[in-house]
Amino acid sequence: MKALILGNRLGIVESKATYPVKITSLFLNQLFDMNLNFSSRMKFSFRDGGTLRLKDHLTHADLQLAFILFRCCNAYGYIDLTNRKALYRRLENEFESPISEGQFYAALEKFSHHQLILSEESADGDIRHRLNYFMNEKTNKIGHYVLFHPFVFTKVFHELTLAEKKLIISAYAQASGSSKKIITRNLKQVDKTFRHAQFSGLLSFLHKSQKSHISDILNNLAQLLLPVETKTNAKLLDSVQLVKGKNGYKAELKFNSEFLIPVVNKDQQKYYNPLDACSLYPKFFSFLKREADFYGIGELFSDQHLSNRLVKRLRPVSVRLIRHAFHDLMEYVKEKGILPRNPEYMIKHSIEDKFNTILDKVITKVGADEFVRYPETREELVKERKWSFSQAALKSKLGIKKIRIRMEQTIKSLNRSYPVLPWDVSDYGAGPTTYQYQELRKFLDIDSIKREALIEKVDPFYYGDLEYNALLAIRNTNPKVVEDWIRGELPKLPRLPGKRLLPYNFRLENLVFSN
DNA sequence: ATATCTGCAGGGCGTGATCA
DNA sequence: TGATCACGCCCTGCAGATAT
Repeated sequence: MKALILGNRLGIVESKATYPVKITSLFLNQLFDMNLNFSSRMKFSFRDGGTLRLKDHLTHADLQLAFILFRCCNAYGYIDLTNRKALYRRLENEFESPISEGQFYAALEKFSHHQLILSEESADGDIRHRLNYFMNEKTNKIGHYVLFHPFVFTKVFHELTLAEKKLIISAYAQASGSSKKIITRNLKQVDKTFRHAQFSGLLSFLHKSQKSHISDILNNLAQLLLPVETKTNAKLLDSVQLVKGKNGYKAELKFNSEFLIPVVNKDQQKYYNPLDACSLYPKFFSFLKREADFYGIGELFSDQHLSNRLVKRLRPVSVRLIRHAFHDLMEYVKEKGILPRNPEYMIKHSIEDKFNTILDKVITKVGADEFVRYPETREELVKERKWSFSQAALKSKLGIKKIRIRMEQTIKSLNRSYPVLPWDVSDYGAGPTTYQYQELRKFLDIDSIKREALIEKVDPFYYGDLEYNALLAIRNTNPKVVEDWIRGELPKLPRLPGKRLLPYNFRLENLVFSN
């Protein structure tokens, strides 16, 4: 592992090492190929009338951007661009001489134009960004890659000319970590078949018109000293020369093996360092810290890993609920003198509890109880329906206000499409053709009992239970006692004003939280 | 109101042309 | 072929616009 402390912000402020960075060869190929159409001099701008920039021109900014993109993507090449500034802050951390912010945005835009960065919509509707030419589609692993020594982040490297940088990067990638290779590049490509810009001859690749220009570059590179280890410089190249071959002049470069990193390496994670939630949402993160401090639980955010999880989890949660959870934590700390072992778990629960309490009130207020619990009437099952509804509400990530508005609208339209119809005698108990009815009628005045239930608007579901129990009882009990029992139970049963002809598979959450 | 993003001026580099 | 030059775009730093 070649990780060294550089004069970048990572090194100076945090005393942290800068690691090598992985880049796929294919990506580099395409990056350099953006020059292929250079002569067209096509321009782009951020907005109509804005500053024009060359679309097919590779710049210093592009190179820094490429390195930082590969640093901040995950193992599948996905990169979070919800806050591009966060990516720029990382660039400022890793490079000794970072490019300016304006150039950074311009380079990003250019990468999108060239489809080096792809944006795709995921199943949940979020836009995600992915580095193109990253995965090997067949193996579903990262494609052939090169580990770039951290010298690419140094000031010395940054101050080289563009042509010098391009040559180093291209040749270094070709060496691919193997120290024995001597890289040779013709000045002119005699073979006319299509070549990627990198291999189209050095004169064309480096935008030079004369052999002497190339030899100037090579002479400079021959002297080039870069840090191999922390505070130790060495020559980047063992040898550089311009020699005459049978196809004209060619450049030969051999890298100092101390700068090369073999591709077999175990510390994979060190090369990727994706942007974390705290840096993507710095504003929200500082809000959380402020609130936590206010409640005397600022310690909650002393751990980087937990901070990231909390930022992610709490982002869609309303301020009111966050404060409630922090308040609960404060009470806990007051009592036990210490934060719970798993504060995230406690926060989650206290938010869900509070959310459900508020949601229950809203349900009652907008008159949605009967729809939430539909089609269940028994207490345990109604509980399940309520739980399922509140899960859907949580998952929707809507604020309580929005939920309330949506519910009011939905209830309104439900009342129009499914008006309350009065109960009919036939809704109560078993019908006249059934065995149950025939049996009961032999012993009791069942018709008069049904009429009584109808007048009282008893919930027929519960009446049904009553009638069934009467049928069982009548076989070994005095009918008179059974009849008195029924009449006595009737007033205790729940009432329902009427029936709605809702389909049996009706679920309120599907209406309120769809799309 | 603050953070993020884009425009602008002028110096200097990158590109490719001219001249010997 | 090599030395030098000219044009225009990149680059920085800051101002101003736009988004949250």
